[in-house]
Amino acid sequence: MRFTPGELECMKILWEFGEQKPSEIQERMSRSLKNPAVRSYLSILVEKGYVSRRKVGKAYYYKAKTHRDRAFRGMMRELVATFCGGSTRRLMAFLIKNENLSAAELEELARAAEEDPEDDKRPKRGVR
Amino acid sequence: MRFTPGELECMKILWEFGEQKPSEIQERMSRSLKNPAVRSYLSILVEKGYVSRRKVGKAYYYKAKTHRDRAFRGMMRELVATFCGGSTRRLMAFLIKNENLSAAELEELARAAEEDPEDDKRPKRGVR
DNA sequence: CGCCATGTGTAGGATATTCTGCACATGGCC
DNA sequence: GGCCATGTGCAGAATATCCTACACATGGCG
Repeated sequence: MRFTPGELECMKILWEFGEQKPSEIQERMSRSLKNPAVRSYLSILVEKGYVSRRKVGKAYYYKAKTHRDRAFRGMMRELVATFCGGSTRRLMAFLIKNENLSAAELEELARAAEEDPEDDKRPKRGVR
Repeated sequence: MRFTPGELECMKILWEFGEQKPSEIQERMSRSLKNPAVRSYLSILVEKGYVSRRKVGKAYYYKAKTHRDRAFRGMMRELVATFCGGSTRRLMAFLIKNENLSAAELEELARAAEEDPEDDKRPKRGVR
């Protein structure tokens, strides 16, 4: 699970806005790019298996096949392996220190996690 | 703060083992590479400003200029921006849920963070 | 001094990544 | 049917990344 900067930007847009055609993605790009540039990224993503596409009318519509949180976990794991000896708990300890979180705040975060108020469309634990 | 895979591996080795010459780094690489390949990475890292070098005897010794934790924070920030809307707290909530941590475990982590038992050589908060 | 192990410098090739230009195709509308 | 806005397909250029081969330089040691 490895993305180049251009690929990652496409994935971000696909994750955020769902199925789209190249011209729509192009408009949402932070940089100003020609249409074929965007299609080049998308083709590679399809080739790598992270994105699927289907023909609707004249155009191809692209959709993220890899789930956002799955990609996130993969990239986190890589980072944690590099910097925290592979231990997510060490990462947590680092973040707690770095954010200077109090026990009360942690408790609140834990509650927030429990209630799952995020806008992630991730299925509940265990469900698939 | 962006590293290619080859560059990142050099940085990891420099962070872990300190100042070294290319042949030493070469030996510690996971892949088997020729000496000039390693030097190529190092030259780029020097050019990018992440690594310094000095001549000792006949050889150049390379040293990470960018602190490990600084790089870590930078890469975390990028990841958090992509996946958690820039909120580290949302990241924390995600991790708590993902790791399925209890309040007691969180408290323990907070204590661990307080005691600073990590082998990170990061200066204390505020010190610079 | 003269050998030689160890490093450096330089050249360059293979592939990946990023991005543009342009010709052609097609679906929708009149 | 015929126009045309919108998309696709293809060619390919520029740069970055990754990696090798080989010649030359030099410090240390006998």
